Amino acid sequence: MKVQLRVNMNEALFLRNPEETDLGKKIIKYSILLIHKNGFESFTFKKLAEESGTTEASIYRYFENKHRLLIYLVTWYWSWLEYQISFQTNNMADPVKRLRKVIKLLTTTVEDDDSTSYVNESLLHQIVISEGSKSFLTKHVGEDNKLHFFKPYKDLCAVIGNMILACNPDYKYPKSLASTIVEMAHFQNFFMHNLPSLTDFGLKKEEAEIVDFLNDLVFTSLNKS
Amino acid sequence: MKVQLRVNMNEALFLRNPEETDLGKKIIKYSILLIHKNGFESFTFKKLAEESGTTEASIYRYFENKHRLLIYLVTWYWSWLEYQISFQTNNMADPVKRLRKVIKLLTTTVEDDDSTSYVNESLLHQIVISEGSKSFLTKHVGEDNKLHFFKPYKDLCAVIGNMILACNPDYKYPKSLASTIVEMAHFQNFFMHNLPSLTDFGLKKEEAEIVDFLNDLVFTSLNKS
DNA sequence: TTAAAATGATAGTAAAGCTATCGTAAATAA
DNA sequence: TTATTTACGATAGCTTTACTATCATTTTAA
Repeated sequence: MKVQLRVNMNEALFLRNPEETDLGKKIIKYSILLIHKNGFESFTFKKLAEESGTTEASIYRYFENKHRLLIYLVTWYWSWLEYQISFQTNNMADPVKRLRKVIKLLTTTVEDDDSTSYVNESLLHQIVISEGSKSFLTKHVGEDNKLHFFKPYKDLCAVIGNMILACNPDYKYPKSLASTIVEMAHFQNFFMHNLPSLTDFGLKKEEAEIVDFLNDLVFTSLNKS
Repeated sequence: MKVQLRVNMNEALFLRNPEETDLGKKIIKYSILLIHKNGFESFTFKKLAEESGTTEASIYRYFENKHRLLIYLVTWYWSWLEYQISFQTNNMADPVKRLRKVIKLLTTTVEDDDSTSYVNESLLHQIVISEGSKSFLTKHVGEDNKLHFFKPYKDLCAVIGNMILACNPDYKYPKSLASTIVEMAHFQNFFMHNLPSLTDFGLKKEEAEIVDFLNDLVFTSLNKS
């Protein structure tokens, strides 16, 4: 059985839906490759056009600017991850086990998923680590938020926040702890690889250590009487 | 008694030391005002030149590019904050009280400090919240790190990591917890003001609540038997 | 006071970040 | 089928950004 996974994206993010055309899928595919390779700062629509065998003008027919495209990629990832979480924690009765699973999914390198042909989730995961924060750390975060660009991120955090409450209904900061887990799953990964003295994982550089740290952080907070 | 505070900056960050000339101080002063007002993305040396009554060319004599200037500002802040911490926790015997003080200093809005005339610490604090991560979230973080640009940040985290060990010598993740505290002091602040559903502080929007959250997070982790 | 250093004034270049137009091919509707 | 949208490619052009270079003038230091 082959199932095709399709992520429902906010229509305000694009001018023309990239999922619906070959060119659109190429734009997504090569934007992931290019941003992963050279970083978001040096990424331009001109380079993307060359790489994907089209013209700058054509890309502007899909996305207003490169920042919108970044938000598109990042929120695609959050939506996809929330789906992965709901799929993989389905039928898990124990809320603690569910939360442990979530921490592992957030932290661990994802394998490329064949059910989404033009998106390389593994590269996208690394992009979200390095560039994800830039999607909201702007002066126009308020307007972008009004357009609901960050809904997938907020939804994911809300899901995690509810799992936290399922573990301990009396815990006072479920939302803040949820966003802390998500951000730290990525920041500790970035630090481990680039500024290792900011972590305790400089020697082995294994994601499993980040998982241990986050598990310790979260469950000591939730288990106190 | 009036003391002038001077932060020792990494010489590789600038071409000409901005602390040593009137123009240099103006560049720092107005770059803080401009970045705070319009954000780092729309900040240019041309606008800065107009604002500070000089020319683009003159600013390029001080800083290679705007990213170096951002790192200058952010690391200046980290150095200043580490000094504030050492000053304000001096003579505190109880390591728990010291760490609480640090969390408060990290999280709470700073007042403008008269002993550094051309730097508005309060505005700079907000810049570090919104733009600070961009100083290292780049493709050239490795080279920048080799030039020791992030030493003040690492030093600060190391100090906090040692305070964590002073509270509990057996705690396994002092460095990661330190960087988590620092990052979350800022991210929870940004979220509270811009994406409040990611926090538990959306109603009152008070920094004191972030302090409570971080204290809870840190000290339950450190107090477990 | 004289030389050196810092700044201002001005010019210029390549690239980034767009917008506009036109022709054609392919998809779609009448 | 024919007519007509629609999508895309090709090309041009415009403003801003991110620099570099040159030379005159002012300030500072020896």
